[in-house]
Amino acid sequence: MTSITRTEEVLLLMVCKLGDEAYAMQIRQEVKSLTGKLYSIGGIYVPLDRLCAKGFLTMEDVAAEEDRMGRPRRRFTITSKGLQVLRETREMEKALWDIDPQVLQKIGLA
Amino acid sequence: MTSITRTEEVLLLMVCKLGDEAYAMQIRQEVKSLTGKLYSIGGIYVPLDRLCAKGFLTMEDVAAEEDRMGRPRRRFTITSKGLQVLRETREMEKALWDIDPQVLQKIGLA
DNA sequence: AATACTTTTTCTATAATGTAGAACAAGTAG
DNA sequence: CTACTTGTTCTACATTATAGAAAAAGTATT
Repeated sequence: MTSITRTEEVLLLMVCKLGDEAYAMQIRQEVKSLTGKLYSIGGIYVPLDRLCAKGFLTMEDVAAEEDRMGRPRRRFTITSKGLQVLRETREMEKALWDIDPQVLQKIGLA
Repeated sequence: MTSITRTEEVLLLMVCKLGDEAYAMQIRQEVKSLTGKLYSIGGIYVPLDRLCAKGFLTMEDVAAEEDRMGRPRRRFTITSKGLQVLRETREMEKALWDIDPQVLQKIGLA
């Protein structure tokens, strides 16, 4: 099983959630609102690029059709390989937390 | 909110699960069986040491009472700070995956 | 068309984390 | 005292995380 970091998990999931609105800046915003984590403006591209290099995402240029200012954006799409690794990661996570209730209580999650 | 990596999450959780059997080699074994990930013999200490440095774990020497061979072991215990960050991490994870069923289906987790 | 403005992307440098394996330490057994 | 067993410490290197400066590609304004 290929394994990914939490950062990668979060980003792949955000791309899934955003569907065809999965532009870098949107992703950055979504990560912020769901996890509290705020990437620097350019910083979000580093992990996104790596996910592309690994074949978990693809990028495509989207010419600005609307009267939107600024340079054209890139849209990200998850690949089937990306979907698979995300699913596996989630299943692993579930297994990890499928534990004795006493332990959950100890942590304060009972 | 302080945030931890998945590696850290897994290790903290294993220490919780193992209770007073949370020796490095036991932890290594447990990680292997729950996630499939196998640390090298010495490799497990690096993240454990870092968790200690961050105040999420403590270490204590345990003299070999039994007729066990080899050198004395170290037992790890999670601190209240460690419990807190683990709880927060878990809650964040839950929130992250509390998503539209359609997205879950897309991923193949419906 | 030239300049300013807006937005996003690219690039780069650095810090932090992950990982393997060799060397070392501290016991028990003979 | 020597061999054996088990666990720990140390170290080097690869990968990932993160911030921010610089550049690019558009629109608006004159």
